[in-house]
Amino acid sequence: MTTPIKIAQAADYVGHEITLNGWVQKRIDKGKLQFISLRDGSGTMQCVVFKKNLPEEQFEVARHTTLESAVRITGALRAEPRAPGGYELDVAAFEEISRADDPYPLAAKRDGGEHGSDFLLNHRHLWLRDPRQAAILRIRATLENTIRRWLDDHGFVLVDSPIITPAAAEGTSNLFATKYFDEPAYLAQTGQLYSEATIAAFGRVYCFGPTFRAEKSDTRRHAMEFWMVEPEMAFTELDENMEVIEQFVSHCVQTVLRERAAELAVLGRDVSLLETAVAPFPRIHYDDAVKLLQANGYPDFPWGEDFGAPHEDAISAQFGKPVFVHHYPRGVKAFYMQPDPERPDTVLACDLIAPEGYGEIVGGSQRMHDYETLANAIDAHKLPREAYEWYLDLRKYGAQPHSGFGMGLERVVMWICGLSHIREALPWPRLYRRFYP
RNA sequence: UCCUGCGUAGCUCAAUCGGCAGAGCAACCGGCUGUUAACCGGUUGGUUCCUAGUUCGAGUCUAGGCGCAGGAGCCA
Repeated sequence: MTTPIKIAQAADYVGHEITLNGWVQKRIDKGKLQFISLRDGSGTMQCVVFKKNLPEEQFEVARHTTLESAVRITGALRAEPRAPGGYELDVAAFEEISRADDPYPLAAKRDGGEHGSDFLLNHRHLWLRDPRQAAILRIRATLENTIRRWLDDHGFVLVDSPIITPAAAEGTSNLFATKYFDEPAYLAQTGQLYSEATIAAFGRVYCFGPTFRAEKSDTRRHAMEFWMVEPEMAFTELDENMEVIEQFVSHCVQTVLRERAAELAVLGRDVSLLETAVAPFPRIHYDDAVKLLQANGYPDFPWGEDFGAPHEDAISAQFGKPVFVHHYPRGVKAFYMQPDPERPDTVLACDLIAPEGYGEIVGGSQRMHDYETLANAIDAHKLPREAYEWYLDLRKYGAQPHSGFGMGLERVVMWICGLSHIREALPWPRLYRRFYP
């Protein structure tokens, strides 16, 4: 045995004897010849086991090894055009480190069809080994890294916001309740209000972490625990907010396209549908969005209502790239959004709707910065004033027009990967009535 | 919470009018020195989601429950 290497480094070892540690992903038994596909996390290697090339008892172990057994294989590496990936290991020694029970629960495929989603989710701890799932999670990791790099490079400071919070931004019915010793507490559904405080220290900040919503939303677009990145910018109004959003989103998508082409190919994603996601994005006023809906299948859609999933799809279908809808009616948006002084029935808000029916991926707005306006809004929404004292306090000490937005990580992963359900966009999805394993 | 559909082998699904419980895949045994959705032969594998009812007889029909899926609603 030699020092183990990673499969991804194989090209540097052609002609040498190497050792690989990994898991048996596939085995084909041809009698005196065994093909074993070994997965080690960095790649897969076809290993060829000829009966005459290793001790009899090791050949028998190899011939009867089970799917997903952890094994150590030593042999000579050579280029082989017949092998997937172009390299192949001629096995000289085979050691079973841990034999996997059989049958492996996720082994059945091919003519029998795929597994159902219920079965797969109950075996999420094993399903994650699937090359398709691994590709999605690599794309997710690259996206998270790209998000941080872009914001860090554009003057944003990462300021982590708390997960345990004393009060709700929007009442408590859709929050997960817990205890902070003897006091009631809630899991955060946003870090935005805290970021509004720290912009006075840094000018531009962002938080990026898990958020929690106890909504009984049983749809393919909703998870109870999901990750959101929320940038916030001082001295920034709605138009500049949209400019930042479109630059940010374009960069994220194009970077993942460039850095994760292999994974997107594994997923069979049509990347031409993503290459068009380059700034600027079209912007339509809510008034015009309503007219657009009325002319495209929803003649009775009334001004003043929020869009449901079918309406978002109808709007995005008119554009080949993400589209902004801005100036929503005041009644459908959050209490802290700044009304448009020229159209007080609307707020300075913008949603970014992804193409292909992936729905809202970004929600942003300019925030109220006037003390009286905000205090009245809190009262009008019947929110407990005492819970927002610190938030109102910000309007006493150097208030200024400021804006920010939140981007749902999983929605973007779904869009980039072309997923039909959010359950594949998280490693451990927490869905309505499902949080195992 | 509502609407629709589904629940049969480890997995994906069949089972005609209410009449012997089936297939493919997986697993196991055997064969094969170029497979990569291998192939060929054989074997194993069942609380038909649960409870009650109708019937000579229920996977199939009825009622209730449980679970899952898709859609809607909810949703910064």
